[in-house]
Amino acid sequence: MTEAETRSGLKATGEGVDPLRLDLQLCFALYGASNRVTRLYRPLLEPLGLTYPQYLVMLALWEAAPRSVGDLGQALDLDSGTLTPLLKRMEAQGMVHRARDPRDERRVIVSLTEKGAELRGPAGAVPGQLVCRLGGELADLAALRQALQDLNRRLDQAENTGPLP
Amino acid sequence: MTEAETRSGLKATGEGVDPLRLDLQLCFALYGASNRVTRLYRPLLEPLGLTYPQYLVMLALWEAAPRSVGDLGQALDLDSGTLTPLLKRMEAQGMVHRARDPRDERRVIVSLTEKGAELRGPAGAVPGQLVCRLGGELADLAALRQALQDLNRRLDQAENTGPLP
DNA sequence: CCCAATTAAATTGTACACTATTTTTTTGCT
DNA sequence: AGCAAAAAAATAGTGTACAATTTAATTGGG
Repeated sequence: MTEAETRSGLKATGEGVDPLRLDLQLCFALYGASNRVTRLYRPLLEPLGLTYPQYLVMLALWEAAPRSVGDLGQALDLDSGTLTPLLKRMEAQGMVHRARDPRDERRVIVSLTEKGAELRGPAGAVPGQLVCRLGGELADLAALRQALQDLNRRLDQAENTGPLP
Repeated sequence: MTEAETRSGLKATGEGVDPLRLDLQLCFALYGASNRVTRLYRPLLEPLGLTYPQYLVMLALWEAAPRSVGDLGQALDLDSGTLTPLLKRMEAQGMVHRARDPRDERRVIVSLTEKGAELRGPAGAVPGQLVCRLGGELADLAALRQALQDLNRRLDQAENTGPLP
């Protein structure tokens, strides 16, 4: 019997653990971790003029630019309803440029401005600063990342499988 | 040398792995997992008339109610700026009731309505439905949850430690 | 007892996320 | 060629998150 089961006393009575307990929900641990990490990044990104989702867009663009809105959406798992206004704000800040693809006028190509490209230098220090504040073993963090990437693969499958019975 | 290092070719040249690679970011894996899980819950919670954050509020209230807005905020790691409008919407849906504490008029006490309390029955099936769609070993999911809870504890410390050098 | 400091929610304003719909362009098929 | 279907962004509308400020109530020291 686990500590949680001892506290709830449910297993002892044969009813099993309450499936709705907040501290047993993987989803809640994920939700809280994501919110906390975003909060922790905020003060590090503010000097760069980026929000956390904007920082992710920049990571994607520093790896490959120019690229289309749809391509960015696939890389970041975000749709145009999220990306379009976000990219407009980034364009207003002078980080990126947006233009229709002359080869296919449906597409919008996002490219880095000089300012956006130059931001890569100072941004290189951000991951280190975060790990420094977080502490702990690098190997543990890498293992957790791997486990989450595996989960993401399964979540993508579940999303496309649709409702079973 | 890892596969990623082979692809980037950076370690071979003595520069180390690019710290800004999107697929090496723990934060991005977390962000994506949280978004995906919320999307997966949506169709399961819609028949109950709940959004995902509202479902978390209900989990907290089914464990202990009535309780104050601040107490809910501590349990869920959310502030009044998020909770106040969310609770107002839930009150409009007839799920909860809000009232000033007569003992301390600064506080607002949130309690379950009959409708809200009765929702616990059908909600009991939700975690099982989700795990069913997700597949995989229960023990693996529990281990991941534990790792995330450990991370959350470290993130809470980092948040309160403030900026080191 | 009184008032400055503290505490608890609410409010204000900005920025995501996502569903559903719309607009524009391109493809494919006949 | 001509047009229906598909594809890609943009738009519209709802619901979070959060920092910063405001409002109202309580506390504690002098």
